[in-house]
Amino acid sequence: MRKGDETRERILEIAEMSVLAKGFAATSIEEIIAEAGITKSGFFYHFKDKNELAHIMLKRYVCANDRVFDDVIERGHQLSDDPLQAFLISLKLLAEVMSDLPNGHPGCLIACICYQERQFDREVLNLTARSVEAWNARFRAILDNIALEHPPRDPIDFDDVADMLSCVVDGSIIMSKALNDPSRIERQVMAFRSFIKLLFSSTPQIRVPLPNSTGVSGTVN
Amino acid sequence: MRKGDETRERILEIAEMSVLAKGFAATSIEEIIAEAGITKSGFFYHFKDKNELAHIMLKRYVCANDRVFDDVIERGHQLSDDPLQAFLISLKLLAEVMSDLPNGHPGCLIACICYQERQFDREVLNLTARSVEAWNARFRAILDNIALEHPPRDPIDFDDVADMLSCVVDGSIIMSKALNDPSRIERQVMAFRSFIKLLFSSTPQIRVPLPNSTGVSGTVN
DNA sequence: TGTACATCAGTGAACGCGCGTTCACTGATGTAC
DNA sequence: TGTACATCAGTGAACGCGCGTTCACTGATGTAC
Repeated sequence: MRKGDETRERILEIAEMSVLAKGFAATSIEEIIAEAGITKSGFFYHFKDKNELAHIMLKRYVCANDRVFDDVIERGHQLSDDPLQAFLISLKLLAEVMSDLPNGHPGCLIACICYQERQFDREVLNLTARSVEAWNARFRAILDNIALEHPPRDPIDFDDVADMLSCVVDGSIIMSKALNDPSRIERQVMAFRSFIKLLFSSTPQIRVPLPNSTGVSGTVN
Repeated sequence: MRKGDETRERILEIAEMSVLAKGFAATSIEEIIAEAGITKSGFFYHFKDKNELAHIMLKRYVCANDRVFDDVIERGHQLSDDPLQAFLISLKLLAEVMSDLPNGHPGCLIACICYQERQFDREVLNLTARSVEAWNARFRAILDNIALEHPPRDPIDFDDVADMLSCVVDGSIIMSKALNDPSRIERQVMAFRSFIKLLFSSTPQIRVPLPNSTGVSGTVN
């Protein structure tokens, strides 16, 4: 890693935090460089304009987010061969990831951009759309897989169930910000998990083992 | 209604649309007055500064939103004496309200403010928090009422189920914006309705009558 | 009914500040021969 | 090993534009007597 890459990464991190807290227009370059400890020209050495900052910031965010989802889903599969159990474990892990953030969840950049869409060009808006579609498709595939072994108890469209995970996460991030209570996100992910349990579990009140009882807990990495 | 009230209302409406589409900082007074057809001084006759515009805009939004929820809940109760049936009807009506908006849902001002919190003063942030709390408490009361007659099939905390409605609505508004597909909101409200059905219905696969079969349909006002 | 005054709903011009962007320049490090 | 040149990672000063805000003023309507 070159010296410039480190500065660039610092700018992107500061910018993301600021955009999530104040919005894109209210995030001034002046403020970013003050926190990054460089001059304004230093900023324009790394990014040709504010728009390019938005592009690169978003790509970076989508990658990081994909890694989080990849990680919890993969760990779910490592801990159970049953697709339903694996997904329930993944959701529990996702809830833990959300609650482990020290200062609460900083926010979803996709959601943030959607509420300021008129400020961004088509390339940025396309990237947000494609990233949401990719997540939805991935969750949908997991549900299809579960249904092969566990017939659903309600004729609901799986596309809607898949969408619901993103909706619950994005919505609970907003609620956690509105009420200044980070725990709402974790609890909502667990509520969605209850929905999945109810939808696919074959007997009423079945005891689905929690990850805790399989050796997975909050202390696991 | 005085002449000034009409202008004031027009300013607020234009401002709300603009804030939901571009964010607060990117919404210039210049642009608002151009659309409203008055001069800048005319704006400052109605609002002492941009901050006061935010306050009044938010109060107006919260009132309008409360009326929508009041309305669907009341109409649900008019159509069934059973609290579960009444709530399922209300959710169906809410889904219809969401899908009847001509240009898609313009967005939730609470969510919008949460993603630009650093731009607003404590009074605005307190109002957003109190309004979210009020909605959650109201849904929670409905669930308690349902549980008196329909024991839940999962020991999930009702606070979380109540929160989930707002989360699903806010999250699906974001998704509808990201994918430019207004129907996502309606479908997510109906997915939440499936969750409520699964949670409280006593026999598996019970046929809960849709509002359609009680004479309520998309053509009803 | 007329007159005086007050309030309403704005207009028009000017202000200063901060913002994004540009441009010429620079010291440190890397590479070719 | 020394020298020349190129690239990297910035600095510093200046720019003009748009924004929120202020201020003195105004025509129309309402109200008191």
